[in-house]
Amino acid sequence: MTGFIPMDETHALFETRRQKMLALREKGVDPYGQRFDVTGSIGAVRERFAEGHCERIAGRITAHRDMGKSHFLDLTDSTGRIQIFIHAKEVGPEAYEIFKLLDMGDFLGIEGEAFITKTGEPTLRVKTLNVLSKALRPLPDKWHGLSDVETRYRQRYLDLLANPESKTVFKQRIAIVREIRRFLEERGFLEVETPMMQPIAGGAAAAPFKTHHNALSMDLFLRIAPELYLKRLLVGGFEKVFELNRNFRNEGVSRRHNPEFTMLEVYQAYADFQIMADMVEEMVTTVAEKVIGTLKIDHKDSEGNVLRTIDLTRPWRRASYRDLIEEAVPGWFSLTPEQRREKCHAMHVELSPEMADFEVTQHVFEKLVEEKTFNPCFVTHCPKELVPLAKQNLANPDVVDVYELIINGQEISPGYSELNDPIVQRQRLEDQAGEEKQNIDDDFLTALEHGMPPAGGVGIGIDRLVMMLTGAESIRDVVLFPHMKPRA
RNA sequence: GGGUUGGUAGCUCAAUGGUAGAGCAGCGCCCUUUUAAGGCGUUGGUUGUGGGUUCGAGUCCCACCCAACCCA
Repeated sequence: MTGFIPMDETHALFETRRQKMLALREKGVDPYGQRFDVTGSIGAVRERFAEGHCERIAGRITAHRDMGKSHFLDLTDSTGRIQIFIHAKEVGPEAYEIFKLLDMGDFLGIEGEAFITKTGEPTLRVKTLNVLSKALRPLPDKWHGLSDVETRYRQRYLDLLANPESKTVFKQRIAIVREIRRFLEERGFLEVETPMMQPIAGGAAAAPFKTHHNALSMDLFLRIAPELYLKRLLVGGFEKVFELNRNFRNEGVSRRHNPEFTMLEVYQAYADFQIMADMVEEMVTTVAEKVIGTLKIDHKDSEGNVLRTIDLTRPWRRASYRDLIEEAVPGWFSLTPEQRREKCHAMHVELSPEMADFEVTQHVFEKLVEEKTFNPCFVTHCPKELVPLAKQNLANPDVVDVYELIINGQEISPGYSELNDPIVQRQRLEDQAGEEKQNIDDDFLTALEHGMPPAGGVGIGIDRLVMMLTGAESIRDVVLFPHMKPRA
């Protein structure tokens, strides 16, 4: 079912709980309580469990086993679950009346004495109980959980409560981001913050979101990349900088695209794309080992069968764009543009008629190389038309000194020897802009004209990196609150 | 944008065109050591929305909404 239209407030399940909430108030109990000082987290209490000790814990009621006058409940917090035992005679009639107004999902703080039940379960015998929060809506089924993907995305909090593996992925994402920051900071990179609202959305080719600044009476764009500002910092004397934050692109959503996504960009003065490739290789393997604990990442289907295992073991393959295409389609570069179109037809690679020849080649690359490359591969020396912000190769001016890192059939990270010639840069941006000259960031070009050191730069799409490392098949499984159309 | 599949109770799922059901949750009762506790009973539905075909539609047809997957 859709699961999203929430039950309305007259629904019996809601009304029953609301009445209990009101009954608590009538007894002088605030159903939305205050600070509750615990002696430890539930995990810690379990860890040091000793019969006879008194503990104060807080958490959600996640199970209730009713034995008549005695009750066993599970209390759960972020560190674990513990059983508590409530007996009518031991807590007294007043507390027992309050207890009867509780439901699964309510937050409870209790003080109790540790003991072990017959069945060997560490348990706290409740002495006093405090209502911390009354849940007016039921939580997902304790046994079947929450499987409806639409509800999992729209009401992520329910997914996090019901599906521990979902929570694990997000904790891994957090750890990945943390380890990336640590890795860069240990190497002397400074994390900077540059504008998310830009007068001209530069640094990539993508449709921007538009907004408006009232006081300044000007349109602004949410950034599609931080690149042009980070390069201004290279001009300004910052030599090793990075930014790890959100970009916005006003394009479709798909398994691999969310309109806002997290990007890492790193720039290092006096370096080149090869140095940056080395760094990315070291960074990703370091993060994988620390967070995932292995360099062999299993990707599974919905039934849990391993579809493929991505092997991150170093050294990663490096091969030129040209060589990889020749590998996939021998003789490709000796064909005429017409022959290439025919070849595509024969190979069932669909083309649109308006594609330029370099785009036909790029399409072949995407279909026959990128989508079939699962273990890491640095694709180097791409055609210059594809990359307007990188240095041309000294030996072959038709290609640029860049890599494109492919893992899991997706672009994970581009790396450049950054173009620092302001005259060439202006020309390349003008060629790319075509008629739309107003999209050229003159302030950036002015900055370049003051001198930018040669530099290596990389971008890493964090969402796709997390997908690759956690085995997620959809970006929505690694973004806490993915964009969805409103239900109503 | 196109194609395919799906949307039934709070959750997880059933239901040849012929009375909309089960388990869990809820509610009531029994039970003082349970572990998805158990037993007995019971409430709960505009079957995504709107039309149509039919004696009769959850089921067939059309349009729309939302989602997943594939394609562009």
